[in-house]
Amino acid sequence: MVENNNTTENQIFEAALKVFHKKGLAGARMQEIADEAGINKSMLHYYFRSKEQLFSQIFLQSFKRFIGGILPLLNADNTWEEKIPEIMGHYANVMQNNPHLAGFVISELRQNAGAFGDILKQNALLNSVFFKQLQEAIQKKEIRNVHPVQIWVSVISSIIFPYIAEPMVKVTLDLQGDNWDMFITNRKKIAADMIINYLKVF
Amino acid sequence: MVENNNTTENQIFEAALKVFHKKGLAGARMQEIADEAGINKSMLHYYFRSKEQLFSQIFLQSFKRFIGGILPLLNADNTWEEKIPEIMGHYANVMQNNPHLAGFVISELRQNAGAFGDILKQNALLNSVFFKQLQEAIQKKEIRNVHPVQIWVSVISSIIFPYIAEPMVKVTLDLQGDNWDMFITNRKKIAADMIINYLKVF
DNA sequence: GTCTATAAGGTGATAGAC
DNA sequence: GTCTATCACCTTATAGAC
Repeated sequence: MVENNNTTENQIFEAALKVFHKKGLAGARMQEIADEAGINKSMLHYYFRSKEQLFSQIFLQSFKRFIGGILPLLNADNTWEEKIPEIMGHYANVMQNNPHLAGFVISELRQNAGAFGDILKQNALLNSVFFKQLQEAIQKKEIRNVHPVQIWVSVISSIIFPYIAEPMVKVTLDLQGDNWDMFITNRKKIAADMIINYLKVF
Repeated sequence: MVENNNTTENQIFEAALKVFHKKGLAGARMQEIADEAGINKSMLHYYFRSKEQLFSQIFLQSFKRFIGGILPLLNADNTWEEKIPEIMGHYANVMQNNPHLAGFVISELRQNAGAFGDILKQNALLNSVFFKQLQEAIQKKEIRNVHPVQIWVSVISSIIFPYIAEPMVKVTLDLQGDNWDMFITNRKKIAADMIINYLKVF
C-alpha cells in the first residue's frame, strides 16, 4: 500500500499510474515507469516486487476512484432529481483531472475480466439510496416505470462515453480545442435534462 | 489487402482479428495468432511482413466496420425519428456478433491517437442526411434547439457504452445470464424513446 | 508456399557492491 | 535504500532447406 510518506515509493506509484493509464498493462514498460519517476529501474522491484503487483495496486486504486467516488453522492440526503446532475458533474470533474481513468479501467477489465472478479462483487450501486428513491418514485407513479438500472446506465454512459472515446469523438465530430469544453458543458446539462424529462413527462 | 480467396491469408487475417480484438496491439502475440490460425508463425510474416502491418490492416477494417456501417442508415430515405431506433438496432446487432469491436477500436485510438489521424479525418457524419434533417427540424422549431452532435452522442453512447463496459456493467449491476439480453432489449427501446421524447416535448 | 532453426533485440527480474 | 551489471526469457523477424 502507498500510505506512508516515503517519497520514492510515491514517486514510483504516481509514475506507474501515469504510464499504466496511458498504455495499459501490456503496453507499459517498467523502464518507462522508472524514467517517468526519475529513478532506477531496480527500485520498482524493490518496492513493488513485480510488474503484476505494481499494476494490481494501480488498478485497485483506479477502480475505487472510478466507482467508489460516486457512492457518497448516491447516498446523499437529497432527491433523485438533484442527484442526477451532481453525478454527471462529478464524473466530468474526475475525467477532466484524470482523462485516462475510465478508459484504463474499462480496457483492462475487457481484456482480462476474470482477474478482478472479487473487486467487482459488491452491490454498492444497487443498494444505494439513489436506486431506492427511484424505485419508490416508480411505485408512487411519480415517474415513468423504467428499471433503475436503465436510468443509471443512461446517466453514466452519456457523460463517460465521450471521454472514453475522446480521440474518435473529437475528430469525427470536429470538437477540437475550445469546441470540446463547450461540448462537455452542454453535454452535462442536456443529458441530465433528457433523463429527468423522460422520467417525469409520461 | 485480403480480397482474393487465398485460404491461408484469410485464415491468418481472421485469427489476427480475433486475437487483436481481445488483447489489443500490445497484448497480442504473433505466436498466438499463428496457433489460432493453425499455421506456422513464419507465414504471418510471409503474408503481412510485420506485426505492425498486420495490425494496421485489422484496425482499418475494424474502424470502417464500426463507423462506416451506419452511414447508409444515416443517409437513408426516412425521417430522423425513424433513424434513431434503427441506428441503435444496428449497433446492437454489430456488437452481438462482434462483442470486442467497439472496445478494440476505442482502446487502440486512446492508447495511440496520433497514428490514425488520416483515417479519421472525414466529415461523413457531420455531412450526413441525419444531421441535416435535425438541423432543419430545429430551424422549423419542430424539435428542441439542441446541437445535432449532442443528439448523435446520446444515441451512440447509450447503446455502445454498455457493450464496451460490459464486464463491469454485468457484475456491478447484476446483469449476468438472461438478464443481460433483457437489459439490452429494453435499453434499445428506452434510450430511443428518451431521446425522441426529449426532442419533441419542450 | 511452408517449414525449421536461429538471429537480434527487448523486457522483467535479481545479485551484489556501496 | 540505491545503484550497476547481468541473467534468463520472451518476442519479432529472417535465413535457408524443401
